[in-house]
Amino acid sequence: MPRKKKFTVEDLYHQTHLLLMKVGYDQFTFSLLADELSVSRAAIYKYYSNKDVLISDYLTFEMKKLLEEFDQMEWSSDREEHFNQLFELIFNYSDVHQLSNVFTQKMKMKHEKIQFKENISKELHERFFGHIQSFILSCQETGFIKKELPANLLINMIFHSVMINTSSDLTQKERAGYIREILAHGMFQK
Amino acid sequence: MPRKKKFTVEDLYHQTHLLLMKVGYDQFTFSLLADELSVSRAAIYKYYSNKDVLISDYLTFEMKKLLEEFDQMEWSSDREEHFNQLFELIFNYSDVHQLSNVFTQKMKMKHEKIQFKENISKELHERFFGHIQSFILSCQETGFIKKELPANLLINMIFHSVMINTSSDLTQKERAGYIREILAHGMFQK
DNA sequence: TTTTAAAGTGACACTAGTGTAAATTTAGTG
DNA sequence: CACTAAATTTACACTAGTGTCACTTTAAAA
Repeated sequence: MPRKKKFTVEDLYHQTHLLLMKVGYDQFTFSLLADELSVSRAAIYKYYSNKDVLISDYLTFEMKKLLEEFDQMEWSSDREEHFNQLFELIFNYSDVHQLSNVFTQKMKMKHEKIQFKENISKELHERFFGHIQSFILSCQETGFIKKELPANLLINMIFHSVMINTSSDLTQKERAGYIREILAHGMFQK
Repeated sequence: MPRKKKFTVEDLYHQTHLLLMKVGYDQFTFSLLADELSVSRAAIYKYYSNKDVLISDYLTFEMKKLLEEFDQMEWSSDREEHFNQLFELIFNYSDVHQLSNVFTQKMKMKHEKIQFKENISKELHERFFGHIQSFILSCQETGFIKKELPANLLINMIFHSVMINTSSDLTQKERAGYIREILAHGMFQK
């Protein structure tokens, strides 16, 4: 009986990602999204009542993927290699972290005016955060990472660093390698 | 003859700063700004034809202050102390760097549609960038900073790091100290 | 006190996004 | 082939920001 759908949830999520990265949260509109999907704006409203619900769903979807990868990871017994694995995982999802950060901040601001429903992607983000925190704390206990540095700050440094987008001619991998080196051992010669 | 002004350029710049930090570029409007200044929206249009011109002027003003401080700085002969001074200077203007970054990016995007006049604050930002670059390169020549790290990347790491705003209970100074320590010597125990 | 010109305001037309409801299209069913 | 119901579109009313212009206010000069 029903008519064929013109776009899938995957299409929607994919274009949501591209559009968010391109224009940012504030300029993200259903009009632009509809254009990308070659569909009318109202069609999207049939699935999502507004952009916040859509973005929240999209980010939840991505964070779940990330957490699955995280849980299934076979961690190296070597501490530095373990750190590298962790860093690479974060790096591969840097877009999602960035989007999630911005979105959470925007929701906080709206909260003051509108009582908005809890943000699930934020919770997932924090769960991931917790995983990493315990790793860092254990590293500090065994003296592998400097004890005086606050774990929260370390995590924030890592998350921020992976968002750096230099316009230079480095490949993603090269850049990741250099950043990891700085975070781990610093920019000064020993 | 003339009537007393209800607000000064300083008021305008100050509220521009506060509002930009509070709501961000996209949600920055003359209506909100006018409210803060207890003045009508149209009054601001007498001085600035749109928000881009205002923000550009404000950032130019800030960057000029920064460059002056930079030029008048008495640099320590100790390399690490020199680095610390540089870091502190950047840190003290972290808001401005952040705002300048966002603004430049937004202008780039608009450029595609509207042919926009050159962005002076961007030029100043890049001049400051150049100053730092030469310091880093000289440090690399003398082997004080690791030679293999691209200078551009180092600068970007520093600029990004100063923007980190952890919600923890650290003071600005403490946070700056820890971040500097990580960038300089890394988070791992030697 | 009158005049003047800068400073500030109110109102208008325009643009763009939001959310909704009625109308239309379409793939499969009987 | 007509019917059905989901999928989609069109049209509308509403909200909010933008830039402009005629008009009003006001501090000081004459």
